Amino acid sequence: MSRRTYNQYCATARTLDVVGERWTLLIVRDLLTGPKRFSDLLAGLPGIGTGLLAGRLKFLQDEGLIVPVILPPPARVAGYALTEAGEELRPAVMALASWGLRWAMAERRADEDFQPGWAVLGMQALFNPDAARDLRLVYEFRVGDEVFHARVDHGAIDSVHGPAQRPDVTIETSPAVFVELAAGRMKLADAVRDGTATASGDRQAIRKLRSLFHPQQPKDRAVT
Amino acid sequence: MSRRTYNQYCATARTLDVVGERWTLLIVRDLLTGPKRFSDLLAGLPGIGTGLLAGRLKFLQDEGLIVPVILPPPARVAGYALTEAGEELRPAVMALASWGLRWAMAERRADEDFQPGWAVLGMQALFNPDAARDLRLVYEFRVGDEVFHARVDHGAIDSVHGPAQRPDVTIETSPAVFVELAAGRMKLADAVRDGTATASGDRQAIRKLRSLFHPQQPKDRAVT
DNA sequence: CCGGATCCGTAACGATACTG
DNA sequence: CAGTATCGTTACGGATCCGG
Repeated sequence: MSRRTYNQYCATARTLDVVGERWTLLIVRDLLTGPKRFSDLLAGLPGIGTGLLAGRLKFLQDEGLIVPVILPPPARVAGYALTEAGEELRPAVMALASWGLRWAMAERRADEDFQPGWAVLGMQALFNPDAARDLRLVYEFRVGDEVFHARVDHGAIDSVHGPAQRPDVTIETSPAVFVELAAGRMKLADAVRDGTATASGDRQAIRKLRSLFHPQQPKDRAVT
Repeated sequence: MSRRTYNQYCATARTLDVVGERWTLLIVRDLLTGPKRFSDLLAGLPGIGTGLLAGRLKFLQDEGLIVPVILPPPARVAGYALTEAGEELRPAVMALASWGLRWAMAERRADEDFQPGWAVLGMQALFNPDAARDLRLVYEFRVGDEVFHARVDHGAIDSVHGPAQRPDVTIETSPAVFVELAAGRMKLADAVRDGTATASGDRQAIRKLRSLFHPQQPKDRAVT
C-alpha cells in the first residue's frame, strides 16, 4: 500500500528512501548533463520500461528533485530538468562515479551499452583542479551522433550535452575509440595518427588534456 | 538466472551494480564506524531479514568490499570489516548523507527508528574543517547503551564505535535528546541545564562543539 | 512518433520458522 | 549466535495498447 521506506532517522537512509530505488540515480545522472525528454531518458536507460520510467519521474517530481520544462529553442518540446535539490546530488553521483572508475571499470563487456554522454560525468570525476588552476578553456566532443562540451575555468569544470559556443578544441571520434581514450588505454595523439580521431583547435590546449583528466590508478579487485 | 545488472559501461552504473541494491549501502554505512558482527548489523537494519542480510554479506565479500574478521579483544568473535575498496565508499556515503541533512531530515516521524551510531556519520558530514584547523580533541559520546567517539585532528575527523582512550570531553544523554542536539534543534548548554544531558571534561572543548559541527541551513522541500 | 497507462510473468524482498 | 529454508508479497521487465 504505502511506499517502501527504511524508516530510519538517518541522513543516509532518508536519502536512499528518495533516490535509492533501482534506476533513480541513473535518471539523475542523465539529467546532470542537461534537461532531457522522456524518450532521451528511455534511450539512456536500456531496459527500464516506459511504465517504470514514468513512475520514477512522477515520484522525483513529487519529491521536488525534478520539474517538467519546455526544452530551450529550437527544440521547444516537453522535458525534465533538475531542481536545486536534484542538482545538489551531483557530489554524490560523482563520488559514486569516482569509486567506479577506481574499482569497477575493468574491461568493457562485449554486450555492454555505452553512451558518450556518460563519459562526460566520468571526466568530471577525473578532473584535476590543480592542473587547471590558471586555465580557461572549452573542449567540445563529437562522439558518434552525440555532442557535448566541457568548460574548464580556473580549477572548476562544468560539462553538458550540446555544442559549445566557441570551443578552443574540438575532438571528433567514434564511441569505441572514445571509450579507449577515456579509460586511458589509448593516447589521443595515437588515435589522431591512426585517423580514428581528429583534434582541431588550440594545440596547447590539446596537449593539456592529459594532465587535466588524469585518473588515480584504477585497481581491479581479485576475480574469483 | 544471472544477477541483475544495468549493463552499462558507465562508472556510476557499474558502482550501482555493486552497491545499488536495497540495504547494501546501509550495510556499508554501519561498517564505516567499525567492524560489526552479524547480529549487530541485523539490529542496525530493522526489517532486513536474516536471509537477505546473509546474501548481501556474501555478495559484498565476493565483490571484495568486506572481509570476515575476528573482532578485536575482548570480544574475539566473528564479524565483518570493510576492505580498502569498501572503505573508499566513504566519500560517496558521506555525500549522500550531506544531501539528506540538507533536504530530507525534516522532523523525525514517531515510529521512525534511530540509533546513535548513525549520527556519527552525520557528524562527519557536518564537520567543519576550518573550525578545527588547530585542534586536536577527542569527544566521547554515551547515548543510551551505545558508545562512540570522534577524534578531531587538525582539520580532519574520524569517528568510530566504542569508547575513546583518553577523551577530552564526554557527553552523556538519551537517544531522544541526542537527536535534538544533532539536528541543531536544541543547544547542548540547555540540555545540560535541564539535566537531560551531562558534559564533562575540558570546558573549552565543550564550547567548541557548536562551531565544529555546523550544518548548512537545511532546506525543506515543499510538501504537497 | 511521443508520452505515457495497463497488464502479466518473473525476480527480489520481508517475515517467520527452523538448524548447527 | 549465525545463519538456512520456506513462503506470501511487492517490485520490476517486457509487451501491448491509447490519446495527442
